[in-house]
Amino acid sequence: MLFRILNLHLLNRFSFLKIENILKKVYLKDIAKDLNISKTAVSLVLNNKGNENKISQDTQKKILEYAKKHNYAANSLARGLSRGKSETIGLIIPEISDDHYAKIAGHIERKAKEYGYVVVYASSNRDPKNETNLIQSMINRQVDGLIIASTQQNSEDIDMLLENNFPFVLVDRIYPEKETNYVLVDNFVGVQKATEHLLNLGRRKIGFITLEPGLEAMRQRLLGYQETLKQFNIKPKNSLVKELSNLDYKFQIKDALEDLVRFPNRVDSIIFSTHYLTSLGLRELRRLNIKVPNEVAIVSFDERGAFDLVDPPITSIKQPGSEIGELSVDILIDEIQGNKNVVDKTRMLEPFLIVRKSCGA
Amino acid sequence: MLFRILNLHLLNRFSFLKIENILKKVYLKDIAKDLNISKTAVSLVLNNKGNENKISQDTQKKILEYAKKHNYAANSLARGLSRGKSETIGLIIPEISDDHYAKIAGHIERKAKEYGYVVVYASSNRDPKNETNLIQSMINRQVDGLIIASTQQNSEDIDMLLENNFPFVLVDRIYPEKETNYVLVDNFVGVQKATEHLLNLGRRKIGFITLEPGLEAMRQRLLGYQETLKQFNIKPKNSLVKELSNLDYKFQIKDALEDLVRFPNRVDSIIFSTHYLTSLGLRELRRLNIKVPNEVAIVSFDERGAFDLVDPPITSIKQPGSEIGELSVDILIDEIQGNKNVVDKTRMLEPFLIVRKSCGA
DNA sequence: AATCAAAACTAAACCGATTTAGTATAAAAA
DNA sequence: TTTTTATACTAAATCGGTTTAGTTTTGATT
Repeated sequence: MLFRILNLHLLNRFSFLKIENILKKVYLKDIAKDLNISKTAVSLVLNNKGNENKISQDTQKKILEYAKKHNYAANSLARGLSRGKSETIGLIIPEISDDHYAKIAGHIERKAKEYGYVVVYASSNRDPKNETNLIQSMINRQVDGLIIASTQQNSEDIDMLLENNFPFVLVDRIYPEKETNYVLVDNFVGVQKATEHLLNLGRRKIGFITLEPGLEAMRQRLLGYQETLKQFNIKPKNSLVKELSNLDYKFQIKDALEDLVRFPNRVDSIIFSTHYLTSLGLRELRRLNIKVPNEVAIVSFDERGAFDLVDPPITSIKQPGSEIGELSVDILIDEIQGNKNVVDKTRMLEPFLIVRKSCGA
Repeated sequence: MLFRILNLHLLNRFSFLKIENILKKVYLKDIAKDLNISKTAVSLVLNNKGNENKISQDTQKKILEYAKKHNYAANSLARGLSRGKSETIGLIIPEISDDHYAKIAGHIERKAKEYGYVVVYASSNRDPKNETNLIQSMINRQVDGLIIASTQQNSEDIDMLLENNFPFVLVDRIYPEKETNYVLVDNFVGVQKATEHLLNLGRRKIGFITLEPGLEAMRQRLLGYQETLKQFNIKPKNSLVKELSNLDYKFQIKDALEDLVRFPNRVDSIIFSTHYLTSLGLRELRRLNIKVPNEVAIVSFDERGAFDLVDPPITSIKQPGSEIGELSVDILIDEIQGNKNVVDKTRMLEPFLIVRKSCGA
């Protein structure tokens, strides 16, 4: 309010000097008054509805010129309030500081901007309660739609959104039993590629370090591992699979890894189900003085910044981050605007294997 | 609009069933009508101004209970419009997908939430024109304040913000000739620590690979390098400093590096001025088959995700990301609310050296 | 000259809150 | 008893736009 007053104050004092330098200076009403035209006309013209509402070319020109000259831009709170749309989308992810989500967030923002939308983000820190609160809070903030990398323990929130027809897209996630829009990578195929890669290189005793199957993604990754082994006539053994807790994986990984590399397991390779498990695991392998890839080959699900600089550079299953980000925005905007341009709103993308040295290939 | 109608529709049909499941259901006006109390009273009570406005305890209780029961939350567009505040802060950074900024963004979001603010972010991709547009667009979006990691080629935008008293904080940046709020690391001291570290390990011919001095940070880093050498009675040589272009550094680094490691320069160590220069440089060193740290020791300004996993793990100058993020929010909110609680709004934080193996220590 | 349709425009309601400037009632003071 | 004051409220304006449901003007047609 102070600011607004100050503005006018400045405007009055310096208007002869540098109009273009004053923030938020001219309102719709000012244009109308100055040009002696109704607010209605001005609003219509500035929203490109001049022609369909038979505003004369003359008047349109006057309005547009005035608006341009005075650098008019609508107050989006006012516009949002009256249109019932904020042109804002909410992004809820586990952590913005995680490489994977930061990448996706970048693509989401870029694409959203193309559509004229801005993005507000918030981190759930993998806590379902936070997620619930964030969804509520974002809706109260009048976002037009949500992109959510859900903790997947919020069935009720998803149901609530569905029941209310609130536009949203799950990104990197899927609730298998629900009919939602989603964009994610085919986790099964990703691990399949990794497993085949190892098998083709002659590795036969493949360990799998993953997180407890709270996320469908984790389930699919495990399944990909097990099914691929079967296809190669190898019986998957539970003792080679380590499912760590979402909360304690940092502490559990040590034991898990030791168990895998020691008798009786003695794996010749390990697939890590997330990039941070890979980082931790690699550190542990070094501590145990185990040579990668000679003694144990490793593959990581997901890239991480410097995986190509690590010793050895890490073979990993890469997700197409730009596609994931862009598609989720395309779908969401289509949903928000009720366009039905985007036909397929459930997209499972193919991940690809980046072969580096950590498998000895 | 459709959604709103649908809502009411659902509300009417199912209100006996699951009120709490219906999104946005109750408005201030509804509470007022149902309780037969004026909107004014309801608004005052819900904003904790009941007592100072002498609303009876009885009435207050009724209102609060009703609001809670029906899960009332104000429409923040409406509130924002009428209060002239959106409780939103804008974050403009070069790239959200950059490790460094992603970390800072994470801390900013967390801290902002504590204050009840949300964050909209946008990437400038280091283009001053984008930055200008983003600043304008965010202001039109009615953000209450801005946190900007400026390209530092937008003097005019900064002047405009200053002239208008618009609350903002520069993060990771400084315009030396202007009086703004800022939070950044002492870049001079950071490089000083790195240089001293190398000198103390007996390295004498230290190369410096950096970006052209568009950013004051880059100037300070170079200065830190040069001055520290002088303190050790070593004359800084221009031939050992490579200032790459912001746009073409990816291509220029090859030549720069080759020049440094070959006769006549033949450095025994290199300081990289950003984490991505480090990544590129390390790759190049490997290609040239130069042993790190034996032949050339390296230090990186800035951490990157897996720098501790790289071979060798990289000694680096780490910025206190959480402090940077949190302080910038503290300062901004103080500025927005006009509190004057935060005394020092220009903060230069001390970076610290993380010693790993890349210098042979 | 009267009629009518199209063209060009506008008043006023509305979005959902906040806030200013009051009013009505009851209790206390004169 | 009258006046004053405190208590407990409220009507209406406001924020800055959009949009509905018109009205007025113009020009062509009969």
